[in-house]
Parts: sequence; C-alpha cells; structure tokens
Amino acid sequence: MEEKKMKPAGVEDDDDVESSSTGTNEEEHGVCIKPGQISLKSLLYSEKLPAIKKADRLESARAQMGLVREENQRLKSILSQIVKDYQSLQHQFFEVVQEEEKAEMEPSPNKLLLPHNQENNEEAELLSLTLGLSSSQLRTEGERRNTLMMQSESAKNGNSDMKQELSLGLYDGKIMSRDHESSKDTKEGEILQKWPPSKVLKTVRSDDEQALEQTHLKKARVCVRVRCDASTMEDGCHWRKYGQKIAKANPCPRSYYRCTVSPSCPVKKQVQRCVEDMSVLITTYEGNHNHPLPVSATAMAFATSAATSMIQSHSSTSQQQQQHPSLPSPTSSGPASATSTSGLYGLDFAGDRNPKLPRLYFSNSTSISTCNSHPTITLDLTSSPEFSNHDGYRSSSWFPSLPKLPSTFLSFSSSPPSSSLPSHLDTTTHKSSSGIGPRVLNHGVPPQHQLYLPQLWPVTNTQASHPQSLADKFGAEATKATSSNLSSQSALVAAMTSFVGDRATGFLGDKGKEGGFGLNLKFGDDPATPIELLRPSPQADGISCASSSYMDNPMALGSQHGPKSSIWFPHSSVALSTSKESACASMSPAETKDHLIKFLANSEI
DNA sequence: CGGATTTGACCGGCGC
DNA sequence: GCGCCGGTCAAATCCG
Repeated sequence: MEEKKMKPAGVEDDDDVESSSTGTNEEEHGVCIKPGQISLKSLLYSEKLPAIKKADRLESARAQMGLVREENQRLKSILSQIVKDYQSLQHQFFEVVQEEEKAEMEPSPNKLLLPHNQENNEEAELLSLTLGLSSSQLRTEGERRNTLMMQSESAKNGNSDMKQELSLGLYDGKIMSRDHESSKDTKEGEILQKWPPSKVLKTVRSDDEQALEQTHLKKARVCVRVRCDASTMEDGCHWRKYGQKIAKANPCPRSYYRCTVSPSCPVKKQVQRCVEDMSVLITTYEGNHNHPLPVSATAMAFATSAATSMIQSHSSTSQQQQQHPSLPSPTSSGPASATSTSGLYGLDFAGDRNPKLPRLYFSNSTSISTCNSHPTITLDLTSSPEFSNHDGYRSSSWFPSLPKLPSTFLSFSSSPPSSSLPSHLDTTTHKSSSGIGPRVLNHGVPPQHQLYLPQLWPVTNTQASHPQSLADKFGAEATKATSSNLSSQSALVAAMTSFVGDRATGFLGDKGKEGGFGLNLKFGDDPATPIELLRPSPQADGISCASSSYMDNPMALGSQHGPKSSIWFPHSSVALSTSKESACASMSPAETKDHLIKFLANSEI
C-alpha cells in the first residue's frame, strides 16, 4: 500500500495487473504480462529518476499499452491456434465415432436379451441423459451428426447460442419437453409429453413396471457431502425453501428446498449440516430436473442425475437378475434389494505430476440399497482421512499405478464411506439399524473399500438397451459394461469440474468382477486435446474391451444407443480440466465450480 | 409490493 | 390404535 502511494496515479491499474500476473493464474484469467513490461515499469517507477516529467510518464504508459496490446495479439493468436487444434481433434473424433456407429449397427449378442416389448418401445421409452443438447433434438443419426457439426461451427463462429441451450439432467422423452422443441416434436408426429411422466407410459408398460420406475424416479436420491461454510451449497439452481425441520438424529435443522427454475420441476433438495462435522454440508437431491438448467447448474445436475440413474440401474439390474437366475448375482444376501458389484473405478484428476490435487476413486463395489424406497448415493466431496490412508487399497492390484497419496474421496454410494459417518446421511443405512442394511451393503468388503462409483447410466428406460445385469457387464459383455462406466465417467467429470476441476491427468481404473478390464484415461494438459478423454489409450492396460468401449461411450455423441439415449458431454467441460491447478487449490468447491463455469461460458465452445 | 423465508400445523408411513 | 418421525403445507413474516 505504501509503495502504491509513491507510484504515479496514472499507472496504478497497470500495477494491479502486474501484481496479478505474479500469481499462477494469469493465463486462466486471460491476463499475461511479460517480464519485459516489468522492467519498463520499474524504470518508470524508479525513484532514481525523480525528475520524470508528466509527458515522459505518459509516453512510457503509452509504450506500455503498446506492449500490452502486442501481448494481447499474441494471446489471441495462441487462442485461435488452440481452437483450431481443438476443432481438428473434434473432427477426428467425429469420424471415429461415426465409424463406431457403423460398427454398432451390427447385431449385438446383448440385444438377444432384450425383451420384445422393451425393444419395440425403445423409441418411446429410452431415456436420455443430456448435457449440452436435448436428445430429442437428435432423433436420427443424421440429425445428431448435423447438430454436432453445428456445435463445431458455432464454436468457430463464436456463437453463444449453444451455450445458452445447455440443458442437463435426466431427460426422459416422457419427462422433458423444451418449449422450442415442441414444434419440432409436433412436426414429427410425436406427442408432446410433459411432466409428470405417467400418461404415455401407461400405453407401453405394465403397471408394475411403471409403478416401479416412478417410484425410483421419485425416490432415488443423491447425497452430496461438501465442506461449506454457507448455509447452502451454491449449485447453480434456484431453490425455494419450503420447510425446515430438526431431525431426530441431528440437532442441526434440516432445510427443504424446491427447484424454482421451473414451476413444475419435481427436484427437491434437503440441506443439513453434518452432526459430527459442522463444516460439512450435506445436500440431498431428489428427482430430476425437467427443464433446461443454467449453465452453472449443469455439472451438479449431471452428476446427481447420473447418480440417480445409477441407482435405478442397479435396481433394474436386480430385477433383471430375477428374470435370469442363472446370472451371477451381485447381491450377497438379505431381504433388502441391495446390489453390490466389485469393480473399481478410479479417477485420478491429479496425475503423477501433481500429488496435491485430489484423486478420486470409485468402486463398482458400491451398494445401492433400494430397501425403504430411498436408494441413496452419497457423493462425498469432503476429504476423508480414514479412507485416504488406506494404502493397501491404493496399491492393490486394481490400481497398480496409483501412487500412495492423499486424496479427496468422492463416493457414489448408498452407504457412508466409513462407519463414522452419521447414519442420517442416508435413510437407507439409517433404517438399517436392524442389521439388514450395513450387512448387505458391506458385502464382505471393509467399509472404506466399498463406497465407490458403480456404473452410471441413463437408466430407467435405457435398460431396454442395456438389459444385461451388472454381472453381465463385468463379465463377458465387457464392451457394453465399459460403456456404462464411461457414463459414470461423464458424471464424475461433471462432478469434478464442479468441485475439483482443473488441470488434471485422469486415470480411470476399472476392474471387472470376473477378471476385469481396465481403463486408462489421460486428461491432457493441452487444451487442444480434450478429446483424448474419450479416446482409447494405446496403453489401456492391454484390455481390448476397454479400448473399444471408449467409443461406445454414449456421452461421446450418443452413438451407441441411438438418438433416444444420446448423451452429449460438452467438449468444454472436458477442456475444463486444463485450467490451472493453483487457482482451484485455494478455492472453495463452490468457487471452483463458478470459476469453471465461467471458463466454460467464456470458452466459446 | 412481490418474492423468499420462517414456522407451527398437518399428513402419511412405519413400528410397537 | 397410538405415537414417533420425516416431509409438506400455508399463513405470517421478512426483505429488497
């Protein structure tokens, strides 16, 4: 401050810029001052030249401005080069996807498992998990490709329309209908379907199926634990508080919120502080948005929607197994319809280069309990020392390359990451005090080892195209299985871009239940290489199915399951991983998310 | 003044 | 049937 007073008033702003440039975020904020300017300024400010006249200072300031302009030009050219590279990669990616689509046209053995009614009603029933574009816009292959190319084009043209059209959530054809799509849908002779998603279903499903699904749609929950001082976690959505209660197990009041983005939106959330750690905010989401979301809300919504889908997937899987008793059941025992699989998902957003960044590990050993009709996935974004200390897990053969480093634990689970977690986190486990819940959920795995991400998949109707059980997926039908995993990844990426984000190297480990297969994803440092996320790594642990499955990924243009089930994961969200780590290291999760969202909004992608 | 929040009442599910 | 409890409603209140 004292120094500032001694400086010429006219250049104070520039000095601020210089200060900021000393940080590590200059590129991120689009400000980059080179050392040359500093020397110029030091000359300008030098006390050894006390007799500098105003005109000289003005001249110096102009020269400085010129330098800044040059620098801006340089940055612009770099940016355009990056965009060019990105588009080039995107183009290549599209081509690969198209090839994959052709391959998909060939009959798959899995389809043999499809019940006839499901197959016949696939068009009507398939649910799409959409991020970026509503799947209803992508009804044909051609349309989808066109739209993708449009996206590419709009990126070139700096068209922001696409960004504004970002929509997210589990958009079921029955549930979701955006206004501007109405005319198109009508043109196509399709019934405009609105929330609640009941009427159309009645024509194509049995009452049992419908009841089951609707129950899950209503009841599936995603619990997010995050350290947050604010009364509520800023997740980008608009919420209206409609109640507050003090639950029995927790002296902290629980607040009830409704999504107010759309009057008919069924999404609710409960916010409560953790009784054991008041700094931890527990937010429980229920339901799926039936409206386009603000860009800033997409990441969380995507994560929660996908997680909800995952729950439903597990539930459907259980059902499936009842129909196919020969299939190995992931469920251990017990009356609760919990599922548990043993694959592992590892997300290393830090990579070897930066051990300080959080790492995420997910396991397919997640247990999704559907007893009491409140299956809950817990997304733990607080660091979990007890978990991160389990080097044995880290260094297990499942993750041979994982270094033993502190981690942030992100769990998609129906049970808390450790027994120390309050039972109220999860109504499922809470109500399992009779012994059913934990025993079933543990499935013989130590508690700290079992709370990881199982497959995420736009479920419900998607089961029509993925009828195979989890056991199937992790068994012989590895390709399909991994495609589900990638759905998980998209959710994880979404979640991570919200809460961790940033330059990262990703590692995705996936271990099948029966011998396993691995994924190895690298999130490139170079913003021009985000597509690498979706590409098979040549070093993908030698597991062929892992490689092929990358392109099966529905989030990669929804190629696998037709227009109805397309998942479009915006490139920009992938590119998010390229921002500077230092910024996020000092950010709260909410800040980080906002920061990333801004980056996204400014990326013109 | 309109929208958001607060807060006590009410309701339904569940266990005893 | 009764009480407990989680969840919701809606009138009152607050606030920008």
